[in-house]
Order: sequence, then structure tokens, then C-alpha cells
Amino acid sequence: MSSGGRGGKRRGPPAPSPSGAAAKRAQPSPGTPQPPPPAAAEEDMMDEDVFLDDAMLAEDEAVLLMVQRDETLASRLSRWKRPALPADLVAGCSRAVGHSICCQVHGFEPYFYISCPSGMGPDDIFTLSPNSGGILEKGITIEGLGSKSFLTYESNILFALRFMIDCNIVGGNWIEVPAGKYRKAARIMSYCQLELDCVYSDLMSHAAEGEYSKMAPFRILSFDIECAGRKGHFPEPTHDPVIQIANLVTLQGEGQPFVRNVMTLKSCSPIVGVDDFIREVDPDIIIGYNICKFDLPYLIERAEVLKIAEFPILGRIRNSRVRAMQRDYKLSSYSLNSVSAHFLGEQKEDVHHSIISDLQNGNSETRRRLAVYCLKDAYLPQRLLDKLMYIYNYVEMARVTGVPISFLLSRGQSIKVLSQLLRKAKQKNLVIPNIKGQGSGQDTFEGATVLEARAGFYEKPIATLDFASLYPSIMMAYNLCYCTLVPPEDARKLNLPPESLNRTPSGEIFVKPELQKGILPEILEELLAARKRAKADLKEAKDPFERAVLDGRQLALKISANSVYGFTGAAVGQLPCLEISSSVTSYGRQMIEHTKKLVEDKFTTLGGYEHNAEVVYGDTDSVMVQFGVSTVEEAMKLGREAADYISGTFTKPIKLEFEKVYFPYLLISKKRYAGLYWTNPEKFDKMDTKGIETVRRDNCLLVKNLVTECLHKILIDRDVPGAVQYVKNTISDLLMNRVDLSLLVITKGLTKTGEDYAVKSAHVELAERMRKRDAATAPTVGDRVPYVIIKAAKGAKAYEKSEDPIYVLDNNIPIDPQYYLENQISKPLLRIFEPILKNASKELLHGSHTRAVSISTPSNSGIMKFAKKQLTCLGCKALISGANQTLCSHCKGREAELYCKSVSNVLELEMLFGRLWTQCQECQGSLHQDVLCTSRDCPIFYRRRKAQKDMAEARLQLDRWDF
DNA sequence: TAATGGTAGGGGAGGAAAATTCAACCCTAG
DNA sequence: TACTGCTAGGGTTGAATATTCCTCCCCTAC
Repeated sequence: MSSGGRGGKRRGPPAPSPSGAAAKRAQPSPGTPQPPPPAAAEEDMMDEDVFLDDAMLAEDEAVLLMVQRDETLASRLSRWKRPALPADLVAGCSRAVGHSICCQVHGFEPYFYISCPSGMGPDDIFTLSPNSGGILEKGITIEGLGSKSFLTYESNILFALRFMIDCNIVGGNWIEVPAGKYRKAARIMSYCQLELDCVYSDLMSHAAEGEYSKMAPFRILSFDIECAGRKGHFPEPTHDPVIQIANLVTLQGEGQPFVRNVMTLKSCSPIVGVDDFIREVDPDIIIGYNICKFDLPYLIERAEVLKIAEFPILGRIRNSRVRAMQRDYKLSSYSLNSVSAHFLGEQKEDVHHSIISDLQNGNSETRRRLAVYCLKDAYLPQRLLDKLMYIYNYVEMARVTGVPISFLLSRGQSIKVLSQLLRKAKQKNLVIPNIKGQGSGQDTFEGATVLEARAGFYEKPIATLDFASLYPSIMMAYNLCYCTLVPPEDARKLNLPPESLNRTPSGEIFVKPELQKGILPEILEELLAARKRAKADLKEAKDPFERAVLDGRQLALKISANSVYGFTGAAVGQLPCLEISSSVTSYGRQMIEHTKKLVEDKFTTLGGYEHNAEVVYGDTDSVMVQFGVSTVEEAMKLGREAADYISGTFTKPIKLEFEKVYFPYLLISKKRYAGLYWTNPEKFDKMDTKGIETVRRDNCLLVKNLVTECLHKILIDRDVPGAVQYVKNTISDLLMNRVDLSLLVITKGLTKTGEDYAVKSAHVELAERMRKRDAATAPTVGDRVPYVIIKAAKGAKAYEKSEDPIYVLDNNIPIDPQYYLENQISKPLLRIFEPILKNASKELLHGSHTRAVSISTPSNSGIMKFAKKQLTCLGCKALISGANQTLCSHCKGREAELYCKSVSNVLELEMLFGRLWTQCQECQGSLHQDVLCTSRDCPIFYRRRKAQKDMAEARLQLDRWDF
């Protein structure tokens, strides 16, 4: 899910400041419920229920398990077991589902091909060791022939894949071992319920159709561990015990988990029983948040330290990654918290690891608290898995591409294409040479054309024409493939008839399908045909369950089709062929130019139309056309006409489609535009923005919100003055320091380690500084680094002014509003307003609203260290001295009024803090517990922290009134 | 090490190089 | 008349500052 970021979960700010720590224990505002008194003695924990929202836990089922009590353990383990095997299954006459079976297949051996050297025949047989592919390529000496090197074929295929291909097995499909063709084996290889031996040629693989399209009822275990770190240290398996493990077991397709438990540890003895638990539950899939990078290695290492020899085996783990989140979605933070907020609208607490030890060492109440927290960490990944239908989509993808499900998480895109290629080649009696593209990776090829953008604000409808699956359809139309490519020397030698050859715009020659049909086009045809079927079925399907499966399938097919082109162009890949990829793009370039020309030539007043059409922009496979008409309906009509007309000029199956109308349309530059998106003339579907700040993850929320709001006002409300006013208010708020810190947090990805950067930059330098402060909480490669820009000496570089938001909050460091105005919001705003407003710069950025209020500079640096703070009058801020500690002589008369002000100020801030506190309690799922969360991703957290500080200051001021 | 889909393009920031401004100094005329 | 003190103004020089251009980096579109 996240390559390294634990979010704030096991990380956080440096040791909490005194005020922060105090408030965690303090009950804040009047009206906040007090925690109940510790309900039970520690010995009774066993039967205590855990408070959690109802959707998550049925109260009677929630169990805190004391692992030390072996007798209860045994009884519970039995409840988690899989159903017993039916007796007749072993005899081969039952098809019960829901059991785990390990089948050892015998007789399948690795092999590869070489071309037979001249002078050798079927009689010349010699044996080679299994890894001889490499030796043959380097060259060997053969008696009578001298030293020779060979090009090998299919010598580097993963053995598992080789086996699956040859047995027609795809990932996630059903395999039958016919009765009588297997032998029951002793259960020594695995912890499965049944072990079999059989011969590979007896396996029967069933295509995923009809009855066999159903999925197996996977048992999914979601878990999370908590460790007791020592003060100020990130937990290390060599020292720190695992204190809690939360487990949730679900059957795929069922809404509720059937096992929920938390294993806790009272003292510091080692946790035993985890491996037993996993063995009994016997899950097919293990998931969790970042478990591959943290929880699993931690458990395994901890077991090693404690010398639990058997542990690392963990039964049969087939698959244990949830890295998919980062792979499939682009978010500005990948902490479990923000991912959940994004997809589920549900948040979790973010508890710093140092607090976890405190909770553990407290009483039964605090440990129960920790259990709740831990369980939620196991629960959210399960919810995410369901919500995003990962299991469906992965099974579908595995079936389509033929790779095992685990490859989809642990491997890249190319293995999927290779798998399909190998299968298809086998059908056609072709073998694939082992020519791994390696080394430089320098040789690249020309990509797509992006038409010049005629920037501006268009108040007439713009029709968008798109090629459907451009690159796949080019490969099909022109029969582009490895096996249809004619190298220049062969073109001369073979004397092929010119009418059966195609010369691509990039100069390569391919034979036409009549002579030899390409493999790649065939793969693509099947993929796209299957997608068409899936989409048609989707239209028919009513059952949401079935719809989910079909939608997953059509998506998988589309993605697979699109990655075929990428595979041929991957210079460092399994089978690169730049002749194919550069031919594909060259056709694409030709086609978009051709389309632009046709539209502008045909749709003219001379041609009998009311206006001259103009192509205002286009990228790769799309053109945006202004037909000159003023209604969406007319634009749609002309768009359809143009698409049909132009489609007719291309080789099948290349097809230009009318897709949508933008109206109005704000075109800023290449790859950057915004507009209202219409697919029917009555009502627009949505506001669509491409490439601009609203869709970028490296802008602060202030910019994102501001730009979004302006576009909303301009495009939807058509209220430019309103947008201008909004900008002015925002700038004024910013300069007056009325903007919430959470809106100013910028995040950027840390893509490599510190030394590898050639130039300094804000997020890299900050990460380095944070590492020096506290290595445990600092971001590492792959993480996203949040930062704000603080005030510093004039001329200081941005990388000297970046700071951790939490550090800024805790130490009262002033931010630099001028930087945000000049470097963050001004340019994006001007880009939007300049096409619409004359004097945009003057109007927006230089009015009276830009008068700044000076903020006191940090008092803890330089010369100010030696300054002594003097008291100021609470009325007029004048310096006061002597006996009077509150007011100057001037303000003395207003004593009553000013005191009231102080009191109401404190009350107000207390109310605010109380509200935020309650909000956080709701988020954590309990109104009776202290809030522990310190999430860097949560705006409420920043506001709560700030309110808390303001409140403390106001109270201090109130205390100065001395009657 | 193993394993790895692609190119095009905008835009921000840093940094080097080239350009400009500025202050200090020297010199000379008056 | 010779010499000094002073100023204005031109020229030179080296440093400071602003500008330009290029590259790195991130992220997005397709």
C-alpha cells in the first residue's frame, strides 16, 4: 500500500512538547464527558467488550484474548478452522468448496530451445546442466565444430510461468485433478487440509466460463501489530516486544468478518500462538497496512530474537501484499488514515508510537483502548479491499493475462504481456528468442504529437473527437508484430511482393495479414473483443455482485490492451522492439495531423457550413474543435458528423469517435485546460480540469481550493467579479495570517536518497534535517514529505525555509505569507485570469487587500536570545514596568471592560477547542476517551493543536489579572 | 542485485553564466 | 606664481545584484 510511509502511525513529531503532552491527558472543555472509571480488574479483561462502532463489531463477538490461557485458546482455535474435509473427497467423488489443498505436481521439467547448427541432426544429442542457456549464449566448444555461441529461445522463463503456460493454467482459475489420477500424501509440505501427488499431464484446467467463472471463497486475514517502543525510539524487533495483534478473518463475498480478535500481552513475555492461529485459520490471502515493510518482517525478526524456531514459516502464505494502493491510485498521502478518508470517508486515529507504550503499561482500560485502536488498523484494510473490489479485479486480471495473482502485486506490467505472448506463440508453434534489452536504456524513440494549443477562454462549445484505443487499433490495422517485421536486408533478399508489404511512416516494413497474421494484433483483437462482451454483459447485468465482476473484467482488458505497446517500447525489458513502437507512434502522429487537416478543410463556409471550424488543441489521440456554433447541441451534431466522416478515411479498426463537448473551455497551454464537460445537451456532467493545480498533488490546499473555487465561479456561475472578490479575500486572509496551517502544507515525493540529488530542494533538505532531529520519524525514499515555508532572512532559498508543519505548530514559528503569495498562488491565478481579465495582475495582486500585517519574527534566534521579555499592557500593548503587572496608567480606567474581554476570549477559545476535540473523539469512535491522534494528514489535527495553544496563551493572560 | 510499460510537456527551483548596477577609487580640470 | 583644498565629473575596477539560460525534478496527459 505504501512503499515506506507509515504515515504518522508509528511516526510523529519529535517528543511531544510539554503542553502537548499535558493536553493529551487533560479533559479539555466544559461539557466533554469524563472517561468512565476503570471498569474491571485486569483479570477480567477476557470478558470485557470493546467499544467500537456497530458496523465494525458485534459486541458479543469482540474478544480480547489473553494468549497465555492455553485452554481457552484451544477452544477458540477450533472455531476458526476450515470446515472438515468430507470423507469422500479423498476418494475423488466430491467437489466441496472452501478447503485448502496442496497439490504436488510431478514430471514437469524445465527446457529451452536453440536453433540447430548446420551439420547437426536429430542424432546429435547431448545433455546440458539446467542453467545452460547462459553458457550457450557465451559460447561453448563442440567437438568437430569449434567454439560456437547460440541464440537461445525461451530459456529465461520463470519456471512457474512455464508450467502454467504449458498446462493451460491461468491465474485464479479452476483446476481439476480427475478421480484416480492422484494419490493422497502425508501432510508434510504445507499446513493445507489435504495434500496430493499427481502428474502434470493429468491436470485439467478449466477456462473461466459458466460454472467455472465463479471465484473461490477466499479466506482473507487482515491483521495489524502494535509494538512497545522505548521512549524516543522507533520500535526495533531486537529490543521491543510485540504487545498486541489484531486479526480479522473474512470469507470473500461475505460482508462481515467471522473472526475478530486482539491478542494482547500483559507483561513483557513473548507472544506465542500467532503461528498456531494462522495455521488454524489457514488464510488464502493475508492483508494489512504496510505489513510487508513493517509488520511481517517485524514478527519474523522478533521470533528470531526470541528463538522461536518454527515461526518464520508462517504456514502457507501465498500472497501477502497490499502495495496496490500506491500502484493504482495517486494520492497526496498514502498513510492508512488519509487513504481511508479518501475512499471510505472514514478516518482512524494516528497514535504516535511513543504513546503506545504508555497505553500498554497503564491499566486494563488503557490496554483496551489500545486494542480498539489496533483492531481498527486491521479493519480498515479489509474495508478498502472490499470497497475497491481488489479481489474481483485481481482475479479477473489474472485470468485474462494468465499470470498468478501474486504477480499482479509483486511484478510490473511487462510480465503480463509476456505471459500472453508466450501462450499465443505456443499455439502458433513459434518460440521467443531470449534477447533481453539491457544496458544503456539511452536509445529512445519519438512519441506522440501534441498540437499547438491556441490558448484562450472559449465561450463557444468545443467538440472533442477521440480515437478509440488508438495504439492497439494501429497495431491491428497495420499488422504490427515481432513476427511480421521485415528487416531491411531481408526485404531485399526475400524478394517479397511489394503489394503484401506495408511501409510505416517511420520507414519500417511489415508484411500484411494475408501473408502472416501478427501475434500482437491477435492478442489485441481477443482482448478488445472480450472487453466488448464484458461491457455488453455489464449493461444487462442487474446483480451488483455480478456487475462488480464484469466491470473489473472490462477494466482489466482495457489496461492489458494498452500495455502491449509499452511492452514493445520498454528498452530495458524482456523483448524490446523499437521498430514496432516507433511505427505505432509514427502512425499516430500522422493520424492526428490528418484529422486536424480534414476537419479544417471540410467544415468551412465554402463547404456549405455556417462557420469555419478550427482545431484549437489536440494531444496524441484527440482533437478539440471549435465549429463556431453557439449551442452544445449543434456542436454535438457536427462532432458526430466529423467523427463518422473521418473514421471512414482510416483503415479498420481505427475509429474516431465523438466523445464530449467542452463549454465553456479555458485552454491554458498544452496539457493544461479546464471546462464544463457535456455528454448530453441538457445538462453538463461535471467540471473537468486537466494538468492544472487542482489536479496536482504538489500544491498546498490553499492553492488547490482557490483555483478550484475560481474555476467554479468562472465556468459554472459565470461570475468573474465574484471570482475576483474571492481571490482578494483569500489573499487578504493569507497576509493577515488568518489562514489555517493545514492549508499551507505542501507535499512532494522523495524519489531518491539524499546524495543522489544533484541540486538542493525544499523537501529533500527538510527530510535530511528531520533525519538529524529524529531518524525514526523522518521521511525516507518513496515517502511524500509535507512541509511549510517559514519566515527567514531575505534572499534565503526555499530549501532553507522549509519546515515540518508539526514542528512549526509546536514551536510557534511564523510562516512566510509573502512566499505563498508570490511563489504559490500568484502564477496559477494569473494563468487562469489573464485570458479573461485585462490587467489581471494589477487587479488581483496589487490592490489594498495586499497590505500585509507584520508578524513578529522568531524570538528564539540570534540576538533575541539575549533580550528579556517585558510585560505589555493588556489594553494598549504599551510596555509597562514596576508594580503594576496588568495595565498601564492610561488604560487603568477601562479595567472592567478589559477584564470581561479577557474572560470572553478564553471562553471562546475553549469552546473552539472543545468542538475540535469532540470532532476528533467522534473520529476515533469513542466519546469517553482522550484523543491521542497526531495525524499530519488531518486538517482538524492542525486546527486542534493551534486552538489548544491559543487557549493556553489566553488563559495565561487571564491569570495576569490580579485582584 | 533483480527487475523494470512508453514519450511529451508544463512549471518550479537551483545554479552557472552573462549582464547590469553600484560603490569605491583614482585622476583631472577647475 | 606656487601650492593647497575642494568639487565635479570621467574613467576604471571589483563586488553586488538582477537577469537569462539551462538543468534537474516532479508530476501530469495521453
